[in-house]
Amino acid sequence: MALQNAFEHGGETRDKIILGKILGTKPEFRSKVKEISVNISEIVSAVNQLSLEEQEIEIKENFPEILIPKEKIVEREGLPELKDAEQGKVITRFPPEPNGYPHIGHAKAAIINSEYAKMYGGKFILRMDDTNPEAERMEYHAAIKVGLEWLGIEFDIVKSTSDDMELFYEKGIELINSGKAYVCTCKREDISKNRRERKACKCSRGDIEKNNKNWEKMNDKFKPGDAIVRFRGDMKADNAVMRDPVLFRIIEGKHYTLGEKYRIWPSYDMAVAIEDSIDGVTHAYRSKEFELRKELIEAILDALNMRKPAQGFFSRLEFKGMPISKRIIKPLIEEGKVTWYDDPRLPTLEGLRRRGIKPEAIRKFIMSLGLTKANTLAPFDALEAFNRKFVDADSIRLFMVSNAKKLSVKNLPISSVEISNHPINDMGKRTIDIDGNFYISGEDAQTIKEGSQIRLLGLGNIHITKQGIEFEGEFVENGDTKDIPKIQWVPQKTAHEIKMIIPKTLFNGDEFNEDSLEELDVYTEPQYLQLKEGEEIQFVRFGYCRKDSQNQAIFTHK
RNA sequence: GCUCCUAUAGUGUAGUCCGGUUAAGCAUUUUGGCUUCUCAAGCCAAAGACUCGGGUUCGAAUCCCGAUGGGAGCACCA
Repeated sequence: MALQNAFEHGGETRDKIILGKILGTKPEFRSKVKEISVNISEIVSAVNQLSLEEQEIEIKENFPEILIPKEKIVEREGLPELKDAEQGKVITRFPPEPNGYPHIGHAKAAIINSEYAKMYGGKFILRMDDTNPEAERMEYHAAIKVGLEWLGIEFDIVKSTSDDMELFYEKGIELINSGKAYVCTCKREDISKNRRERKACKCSRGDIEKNNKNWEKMNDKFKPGDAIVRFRGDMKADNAVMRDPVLFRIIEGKHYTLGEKYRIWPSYDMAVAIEDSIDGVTHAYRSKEFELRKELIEAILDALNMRKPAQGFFSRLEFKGMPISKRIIKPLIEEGKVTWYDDPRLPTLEGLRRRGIKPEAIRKFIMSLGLTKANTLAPFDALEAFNRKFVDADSIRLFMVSNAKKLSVKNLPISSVEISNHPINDMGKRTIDIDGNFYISGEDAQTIKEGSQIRLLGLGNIHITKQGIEFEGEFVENGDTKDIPKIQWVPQKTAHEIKMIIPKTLFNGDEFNEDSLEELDVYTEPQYLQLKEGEEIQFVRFGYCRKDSQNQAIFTHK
C-alpha cells in the first residue's frame, strides 16, 4: 500500500497517510494503532528509498492489481434524499401567492418540490395561497399558471387556499373553544410593542365565552384593525414568531375569486398549517425566510391534534444585480426604466423567456444549486452556460453585421451562394443572392488592411483593393482558408435592418444602471423574416439571440 | 437590540449526519492546446478552496467550544 501511494504521488509517501488508509479500510487495526504505526514507519522509509522507476518495477512484479486505475467517485444525482420518505407516498406542494408575476425564486420552489414528488413517485400540489384579498389578482394568478406551464411543471392537484375558508373557521373556533386562541382588540402598535417586550396583553386573559362573542363581532361589528384572533403561543419565547401571533384578521377588500363573501381571513401561518395537513403534504420545502415559522406551524397543528408535515428550507435564489422583489420592480416600471414585467433584464419568468433562456436550462441550473441554506447570489453566467448547451444544437446560424460598412467586390463569378444553417446538425441550407455589394461589420472593418485577404464566410476570399469608409475588393478564386480573417457578411440589396437589444445588469450595487439596455441597429439576412417569433438564433461570431419580432432581436448570451 | 440560520477555489456546489479508502469531487469562470470556413459547440490540459482561534483524537473540512463574516425574523404580507 505504501508502495502504491508513493508511486501515485511522485515516489514519496508519508507514514501518517498510510496509517489513515489502513485504519480507514481495516477497522480491526484501530485498537492497535501504536504497534502498527511503528511497522508503517519502517515500511514507508524503505519505500521512500526506492526511486520511482524501482517502485514501478516492484509494483509490476508483486502487486500488478494496483496499476488499474481507481474508480471515480460517483456524484449523487439530483436532490438529496428526503428523510422519512416512502416511495409512492410523498406529497409536496408549491403555494405561491397570486400577488405578482412569477420569477426565478418561484421557479426554484416549484422545481425543487416537483422534483421531490417525481423522485418518490408521489403527488405534487399547486395551491394558490390567496388569503389576502388586498394583494391578490386574477392577472397574477394567470401569470403564475402561464409561467409554470412554460417551465413544464405538472401538477396532480390544483387548488386555492380560499377553497377551505369554512374549514379555517371551524378550526379557528376549535382553537378558541379550547382556549388556545383568543380575540385581541388591542391597538396594532401596542401589540407590536408588547411582542417586543414579551408582555401579554389583557385580551389574553379573556374567557372563552367572551372570545366567542368577539369572534362573532369580527364578522360584522368590528372594523378592520379592531380585532384579531391570536394564537396562544408564548409571549416569553425567544422565537418572536411564537409570541401570540395572528391567526385571523379582518380584511374588507374584494377577493379576486370570492368577492365579498368573507371578511375574516386566516393568516399565512394558520392557512399553511391547516392546508398542508389536510392536503396530506408529507414534505413542505420553502425558502428560508420562513424558517422561524416552522415551530409555530407545528404548535398550531398540535393544538388541533392534526398531522404535521416535515418542513425543510432552502436559500433564496437571486441573481446579482437583478432585483426580484415587486417593491423594487414596480417603481422601475412606473418610472419607465424597464418596460414591463417581461423586460429581458428582469429575473421574472417572462423576462427570462423573452431573453431566450430555456425552461430546461432553468431546471438544470436550479438543480445544480442544491438545497443549501447558505445565502447565494448566483451569477447569471452559470445559467447562461446551461442555456448555451440547450440552445446550441438547434439554433440556426445566421449572418448579422453591426456598425455596418460597405464592401463592394468586383468580378464575382456567382450570383448566389448556398450556406448551411448549422455546422454540425442538419438544419438545411439557405440560398443567399449576391451581387457584389455587401455589408461587413465595423469591428471587422477596422482590422482590414488594404492589400490583404479576408474570407467572407461561406463565400470566398476577397483581396482588398481599397480601404476607407467604404471598402473595395476582388474575388479570389479557390482562396486558401487557413490563417485568414473569416468574417460574416450581409448583401446590401436584401439586408434586413433590425434592432438588437442587449440586456445588461440592472443594478450595480444599489444603483440603477442607466446603461442596462444597449440598443444596436444591425443588418441581418432576409432569412430572419422567415423565422418564427421566439426562435433562438446564433448570429455568427456575435452570440445567441432570440427573435423578439420581425424588427427586433434580444441578445441572449455569447 | 434580541432570536434563529449559515460559512468549502473568482462563482455555485459535492463531501459534514456516522472523523480515516477524497493531500477535497463536479460545474462554471479564466488561460493554453486540439478541432473547426464562427470569437459558438465539442475534445484535452492548467490554474484555483475547507473563515479564524482553541479543544477532543493516533488522525478533524467532518465532533465540541469560542470569535468573526454573511443572511433572515421580530407585519392584522406571504
